[in-house]
Amino acid sequence: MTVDHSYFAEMEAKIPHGKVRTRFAPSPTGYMHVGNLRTALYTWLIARSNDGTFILRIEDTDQGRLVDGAVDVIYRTMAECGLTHDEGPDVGGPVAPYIQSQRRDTYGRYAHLLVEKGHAYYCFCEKTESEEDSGEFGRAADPCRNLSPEEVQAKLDTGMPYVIRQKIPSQGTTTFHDAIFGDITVENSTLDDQVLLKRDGLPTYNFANVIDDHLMGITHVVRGSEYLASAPKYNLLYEAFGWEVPTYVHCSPVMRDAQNKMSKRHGDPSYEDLKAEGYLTEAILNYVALLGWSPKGNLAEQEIFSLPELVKAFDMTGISKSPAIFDRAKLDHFNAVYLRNLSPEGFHKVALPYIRQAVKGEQFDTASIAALLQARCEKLTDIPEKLDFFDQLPEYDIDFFTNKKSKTNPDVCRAMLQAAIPVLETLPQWTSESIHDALIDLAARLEVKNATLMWPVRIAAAGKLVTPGGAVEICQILGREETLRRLRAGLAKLEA
RNA sequence: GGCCCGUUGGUCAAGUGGUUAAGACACGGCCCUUUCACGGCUGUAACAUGGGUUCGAGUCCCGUACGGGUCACCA
Repeated sequence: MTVDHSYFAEMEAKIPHGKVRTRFAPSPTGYMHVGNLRTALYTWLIARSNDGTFILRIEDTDQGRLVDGAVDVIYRTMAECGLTHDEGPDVGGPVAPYIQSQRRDTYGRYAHLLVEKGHAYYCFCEKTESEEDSGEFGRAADPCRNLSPEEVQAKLDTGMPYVIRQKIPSQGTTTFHDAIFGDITVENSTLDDQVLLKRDGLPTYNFANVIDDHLMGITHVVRGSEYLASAPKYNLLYEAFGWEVPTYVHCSPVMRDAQNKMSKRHGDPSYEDLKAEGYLTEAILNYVALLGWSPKGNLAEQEIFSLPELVKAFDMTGISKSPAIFDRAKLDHFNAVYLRNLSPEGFHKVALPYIRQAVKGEQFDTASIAALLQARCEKLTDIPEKLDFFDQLPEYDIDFFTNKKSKTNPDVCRAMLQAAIPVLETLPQWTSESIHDALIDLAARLEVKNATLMWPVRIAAAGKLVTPGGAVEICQILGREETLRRLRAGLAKLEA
């Protein structure tokens, strides 16, 4: 197998230098889980906060795991979140292609280059777990490591299938530096001669990563801490090629509980699932950003960050070493904050589909309903249940009329409704102000607390103990006719 | 099991040898009030553990426990 050196010079010449370049490199599984999203965010943030370049690369070297439409999920999620990339399969760039399955030739050439350099070797062994019980690692046991060039050539000539393995030094230690975890030193004897090029000619994840990260000029490699253990082998690979090692940024996992990572298998939500559950993109991003990262200095107490604010505040040294548990209650809180920060029109717009799930009646003003809802829901999916009394008055218990704080009971409520109905019947206008003023005035004349009057009106109008908004708002939205119908029905119930 | 990593309230976390050990969520109480919520105030609650080093340790060192990762021709 001959090696064409002009190819490498050509590839090297294309590598951009001088700017921060990061990459998000998902493998297309059709599912963007929360941990993935966080890695993408941090990676993007490192690029943007350093005026750098953000690259999207698709790692599809496992032909057995391809999923239709999976790449689209990635594009869609990234775009929705505003994590735009400067180079990628869809937009091109100076070091294209950005899909690993289209770079097969490159990996093969570099693997053979490494063989030529003496840092890798052909292995003709069967695909087995032979190392398993030897107690030793493949390297020591692997007879192919010490094959003479003639023996190798002879086997190659017969067309025997092979893999290419990295030749790890048997002595000494390797120290690897990580921006989050610091220096990690391991004995080379604990490292095995990992496969670089598979029997099918495609590279392993580890090898493809090193080649691509180098060839694409990546300066900061951000990835999950599950790769920490294999990281020292990367250093050896970079050294073998004589390349500069990029900055590694390993992130601890996002957990579903103290023991388990978030996973599709456990039914943990993806970004798209969370959207469907009524969370706002901005809230999800903000929450996820803070799951495993915290701002420094005078920003240490700030929790609400827009994406541009994150770009300003982000500093990878604030990334935490320990795993973080995904907490729904806190996400709910962030979502509630973002919902409240929306303009009334903005909230009305996002809430409308959910309002319409419960309120079919065209006579009700959805903007008014939205105004009541805005401070009262954490997720959009909370909405329909809160509005189920508009279209139809629910059956309710007479006990609802009893409330200690408002000093009400069925007898009191009967009197209140008897007094309120004629007042509302004769109101010249049906506005929040007029209803409010009339009822407050009535309460004063009756010499009762406002609450004593408002309580039965609200209960009779809604038939629910808890409503979005008070008696006045509900009556206003219901309209005079419907309000009076319900109040009379409540009175009848109390008189029965 | 070997190797690697981690460990501050229930959760997210600040903290880089000297603090009454922040803040947020959740939870409890109070206030506001037309219910619930919002808002305001307030309370309960933490440095895994044992040894060092030091005048002084959540912060540094060693051990232990617990948890995680990894040990694929998967990524």
